[in-house]
Amino acid sequence: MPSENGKTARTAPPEERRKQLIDATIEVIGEAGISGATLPEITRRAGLSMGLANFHFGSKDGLIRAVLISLAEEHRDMWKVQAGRSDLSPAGKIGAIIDAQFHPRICNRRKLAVWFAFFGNPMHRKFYQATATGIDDERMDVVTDLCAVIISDGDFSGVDARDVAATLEGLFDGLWLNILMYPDLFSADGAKAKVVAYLAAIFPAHFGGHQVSG
Amino acid sequence: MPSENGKTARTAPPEERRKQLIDATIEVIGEAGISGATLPEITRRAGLSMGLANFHFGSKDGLIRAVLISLAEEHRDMWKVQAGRSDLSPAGKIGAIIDAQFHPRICNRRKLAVWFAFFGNPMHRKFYQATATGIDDERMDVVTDLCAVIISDGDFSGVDARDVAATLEGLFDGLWLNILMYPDLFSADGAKAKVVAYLAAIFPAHFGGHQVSG
Amino acid sequence: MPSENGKTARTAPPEERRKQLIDATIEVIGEAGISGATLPEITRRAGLSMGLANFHFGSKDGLIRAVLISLAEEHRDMWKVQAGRSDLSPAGKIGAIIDAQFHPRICNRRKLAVWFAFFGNPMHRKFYQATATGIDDERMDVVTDLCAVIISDGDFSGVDARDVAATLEGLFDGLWLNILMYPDLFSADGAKAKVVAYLAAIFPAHFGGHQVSG
Amino acid sequence: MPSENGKTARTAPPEERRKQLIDATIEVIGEAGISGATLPEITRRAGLSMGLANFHFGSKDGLIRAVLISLAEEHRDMWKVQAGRSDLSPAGKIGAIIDAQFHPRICNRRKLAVWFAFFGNPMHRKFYQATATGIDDERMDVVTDLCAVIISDGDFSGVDARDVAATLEGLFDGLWLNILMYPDLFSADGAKAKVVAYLAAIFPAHFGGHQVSG
DNA sequence: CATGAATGAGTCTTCATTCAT
DNA sequence: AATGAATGAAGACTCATTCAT
Repeated sequence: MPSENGKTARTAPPEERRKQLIDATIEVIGEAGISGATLPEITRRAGLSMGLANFHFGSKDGLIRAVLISLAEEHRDMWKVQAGRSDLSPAGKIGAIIDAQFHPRICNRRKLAVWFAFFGNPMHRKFYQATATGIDDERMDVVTDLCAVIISDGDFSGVDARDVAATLEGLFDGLWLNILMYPDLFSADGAKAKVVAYLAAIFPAHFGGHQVSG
Repeated sequence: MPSENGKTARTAPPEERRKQLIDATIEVIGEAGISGATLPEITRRAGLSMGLANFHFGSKDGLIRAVLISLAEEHRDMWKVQAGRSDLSPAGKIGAIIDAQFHPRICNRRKLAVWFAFFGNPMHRKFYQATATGIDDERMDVVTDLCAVIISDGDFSGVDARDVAATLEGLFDGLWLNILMYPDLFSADGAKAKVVAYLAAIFPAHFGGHQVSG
Repeated sequence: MPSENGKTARTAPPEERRKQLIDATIEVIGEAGISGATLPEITRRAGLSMGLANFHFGSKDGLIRAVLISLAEEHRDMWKVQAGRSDLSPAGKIGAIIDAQFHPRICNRRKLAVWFAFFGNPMHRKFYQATATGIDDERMDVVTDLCAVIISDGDFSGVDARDVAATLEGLFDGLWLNILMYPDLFSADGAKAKVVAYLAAIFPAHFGGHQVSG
Repeated sequence: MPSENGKTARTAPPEERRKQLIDATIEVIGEAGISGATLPEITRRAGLSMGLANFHFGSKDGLIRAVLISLAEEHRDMWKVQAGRSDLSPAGKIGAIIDAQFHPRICNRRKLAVWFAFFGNPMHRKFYQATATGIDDERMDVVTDLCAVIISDGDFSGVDARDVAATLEGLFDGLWLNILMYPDLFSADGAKAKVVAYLAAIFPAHFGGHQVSG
């Protein structure tokens, strides 16, 4: 039975509370950074008591980790769906992965701020490496394979699939950062266009001239 | 009079003390992040008293700002020298700017960590924008102009100079991040090669096939 | 109905639960002291929920009091049985009381630790005085009377029964403490021997030379 | 220059502040036990800020340890002076050590409460063992040697010096505890008398009949 | 009888900053 | 220019207790 007063129920299943706290944490990190993401502020935002965060996550660190895991999984789910679409050509799949990378659910200021909060702190960077490296590696492998198919199909003797995939990873991250830092100069759509332009220069027959994705 | 015990002199010119403290701060931010860069730790590392940091920089914030300014100026000096070399062609200048971007004095783990510490925190991000945006803008303008010259020289009717410059900015940042995050997969030299490869795909006549800079 | 999973039954008679919780508390106090005897730890050890402790004892304080009462009664039962044995001489009864004092069920590290946990805290000391003083007084009275009989029987004109009883109380406690603090130097058997040696010096005819108890 | 208003100076040599805090801690432990000895309460009592305790002792634990060390050294100094007096016979020295043990500066309710606070907590007990065991051992050795001299002088073939010393240690601690627990029944003077009575029973020629010390 | 979610008070600790010397 | 004692605010965490189920 839902609570009748519109407030959150006084008692709720753990998963609901966890999500509530994770969302509040993302909000706060986005606005105030990891150092500004204090338990008092997070729980105030979530409308819950401070003790509850420790009850559900063991410690503040546990909560922060849960945030990273939640974000990483959301991100992975996003591009993995695209990479698995059997209706797409290799170039189409790469295009779909690019779309996922800059999809509003992933690439918005609040979440970008959280990603770079993790990147910007050595301790969290280590945790990111321990947690999400596999996901990044996997995506790079997938893109590498797709590029290899394109290369073997056409005549791109001088191009190394791994180098292209690595350059794409760099572009993804760098454009994310510039969207975060200079929202007036960089937009998600502009970023997509730039990545596609890069690919069009490398693989003109596959990405040149026509719009790849929607 | 020099101190008789081998420690730093009890009295020293302000500039020397400032540099000492800025260097210690860079070290600490690199190892522990901005949140770990506490005055006790910084001054311990510098071998100076805590009061002195406030004396010379007014506040901790002042010290952090001084670090950013110091880094930004070092970076700007680096690429501006290259951009000003009259002995280089436009493509050569761009190549030299790339070299500057990944020069060991700029692109080492400690300093990259500091850059991304600034990027990762909303408050410091704002300060970065207020302080260093001009520098980034200027570099992007310089690169845009150089690209425009290349474009007007050759026949690259479909290429927009500003887009190329923006893509380069993205690549710079993204490759920096990947060097920081995945040092085993990304190196400064590899990054340079990838940027040049991108330019070679866009401007084959100017960057293709031969080494641009040294 | 017995629980089907091997865990404790979901419903059990209060006395059983109380004993479970008291035992767990003794264990924890023995290992971590009263300050380390937190409800989370006690109930974890007992395999029960935290709410249950409050349900059965009203509050944590109630549980702690129950522990003291349980221990005090166990102790009193022990020596009272000995003091009541009609088959023993006065000296034999005193010997039996000494045996009870250092009996393994009473004088083991875990329980000694609990006793001194109570002695070491003013609040619990007060509660001890309110609860168990009567028991200590009674034992001292019993021993005083026994000594008085011995004195009146023999020729110990200079000896005060009450002083001997008080000295014995001191020896009991002090030897307990030393057994707890220096288990390598002090043992229960050694302690008994020392107490008997003291009595042998005071009442040579009654405790000298032969083993008093078994 | 001393402060003119009777309050403590706003800045003082570390030793003075340390003593201030140690004294306040002893007071508070005496009244509220170790668990009640919170930093807020201790510093309130000392009239100093909470941060200062950590500044001077590193942590609360550091302060507690300093308290134990301070007490142990005071105690040791006390009896060592007596044990070293060349004007006393062996029995006189033992008597003087007994006097030291129950001297008002050592054996008062406040300090006894602190000792038993340490004895009553496993963690602090361990620290006591690591810190003060040597002192206790040394005193027991000294007393053992003194007893051995007495034994070899007279005719006490059945008496073991070490046993007597151990019994004395037990008596010391047990009488301390009873003075703390039952101040109406046990006094320092009464305790001294009981110890001497014990020795008089063991070594009648040396402790019997006359007052040993003052 | 029993659980576990939830709270709020309280503790230790760290830190930026100030100030007297 | 430089130190180090001192403060007060703020944060993470723990815990006894309550309450709905």
